[in-house]
Amino acid sequence: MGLAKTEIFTDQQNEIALFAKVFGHPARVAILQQLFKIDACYCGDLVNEIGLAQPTISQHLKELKHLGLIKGNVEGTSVCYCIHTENWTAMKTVMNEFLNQDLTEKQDCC
Amino acid sequence: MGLAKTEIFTDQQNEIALFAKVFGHPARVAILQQLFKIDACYCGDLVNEIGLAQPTISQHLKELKHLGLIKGNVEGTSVCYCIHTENWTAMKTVMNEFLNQDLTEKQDCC
DNA sequence: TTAATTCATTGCAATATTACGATTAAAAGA
DNA sequence: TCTTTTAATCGTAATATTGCAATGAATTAA
Repeated sequence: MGLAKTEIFTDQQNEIALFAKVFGHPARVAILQQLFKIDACYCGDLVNEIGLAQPTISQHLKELKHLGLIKGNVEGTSVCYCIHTENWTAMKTVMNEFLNQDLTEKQDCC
Repeated sequence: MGLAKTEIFTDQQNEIALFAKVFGHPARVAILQQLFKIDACYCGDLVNEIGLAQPTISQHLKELKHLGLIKGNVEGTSVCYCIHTENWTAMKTVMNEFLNQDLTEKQDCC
């Protein structure tokens, strides 16, 4: 089907999955790392830095922007991207809660 | 293409993406949460709990196992699954390093 | 105005993912 | 042995993702 049955899961589970999904491609990981490293970054810089075609980078940027993790600011013919710090922090809270779950019992069935 | 160009990224970037990808589906999130909640869990229990068909759950379990995040132990005709705590901890280190990046400068281009 | 620059969008081909019915494999129970 | 139970695997349909060439839109430079 290729289509996740999101309606049978909780909002929290779907939210975790959506955030994780956007990190599930190395190009988007690389873009984010670059935005953290450089305080602001033009689209063209990312194309040069990462080595994928411009439309491909543009598409990845669109997905990151759609989730609110980055912001883009038009400056003439260029677009300057940066991390959306408030939303990044909110995302971290959600993901940390999931990643830092504790085992209720010191299980080891295996 | 549907195929990521992993060769142009660092091992670290690819590793982050692989972990994130497996969390990028709510069924796998739900499975992991259940395994944390219950100290051990049979495949059939997960099928009942989550509400996807048995082959679908089995497929998701396979992906989680392939990344080493869970272990499975055959007990008669059943299979008992649990979190692979050591590998989970190692994964957390990798993901936390990515999620907890700090901005080098108090950027705000936007 | 015209040309150049920068980036978004469109359209498409190749591949991956999701879901599940049908089947198989292995063990337990009758 | 035969049947039941449990879960993995196979096969396949529907959909999503990735990547890029071609194009378009907006701004700046000449």
